[in-house]
Amino acid sequence: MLSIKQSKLSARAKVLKAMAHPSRLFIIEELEKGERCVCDLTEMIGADISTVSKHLSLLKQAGIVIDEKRGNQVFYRLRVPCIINFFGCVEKVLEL
Amino acid sequence: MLSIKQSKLSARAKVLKAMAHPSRLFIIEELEKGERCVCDLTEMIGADISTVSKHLSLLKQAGIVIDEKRGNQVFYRLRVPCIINFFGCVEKVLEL
DNA sequence: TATCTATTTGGCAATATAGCCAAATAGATA
DNA sequence: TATCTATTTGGCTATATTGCCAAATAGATA
Repeated sequence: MLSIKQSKLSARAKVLKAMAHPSRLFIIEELEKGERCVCDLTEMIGADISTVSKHLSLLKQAGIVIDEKRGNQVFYRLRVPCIINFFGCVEKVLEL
Repeated sequence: MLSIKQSKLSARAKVLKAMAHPSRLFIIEELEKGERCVCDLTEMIGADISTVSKHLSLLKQAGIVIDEKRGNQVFYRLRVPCIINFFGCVEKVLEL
């Protein structure tokens, strides 16, 4: 009852928390266009590769992205492709 | 160019961050039904009233809610009423 | 005015997050 | 095999967040 509601809210909060960082939002937007390797994302973001790797593993942990190793590169892509609609409401908050 | 993109991402991240907490998601869901005073929300959440008040001021700061004082109570309501749709995508992340 | 209720604010301790460097791991290639 | 590239992990420090208590503020009422 209350605890079911509570755990649902916690689960949602975790997803939002995982998204709530500029670099991670950038990654999500970039992955909307298609899969990207860590090195490409790192170059675009301009942070240390270890930092980007940790952002990616956090997104993976949250169920937002999945990874696939090919050769010595790891490619990430979105696990759920509905992020574009997702931001209509966030934008409304920012516009008013 | 890059900095415009960057500041847009930061703005979005702030909104998401403000939402990314179970109690604050509960508040948002509750306010979808209509305005609520701090004392009612506090009772429903079961935390200290100062804690709830801080959650509310954080949501206000983020532009998600607005407040109105009437008598000695303060009523909060959503500033943007599109939160219901907002979670379709989050749910997808959680379902798969 | 004194006091009661509702709310906010300040301050603190515990915990979580961010980002860097260095080291470890893994696949590719000389 | 030795080495190069790509990535992850461990560890550290700085900073941010959370939630409580106590105190301050403000309106309502005795």
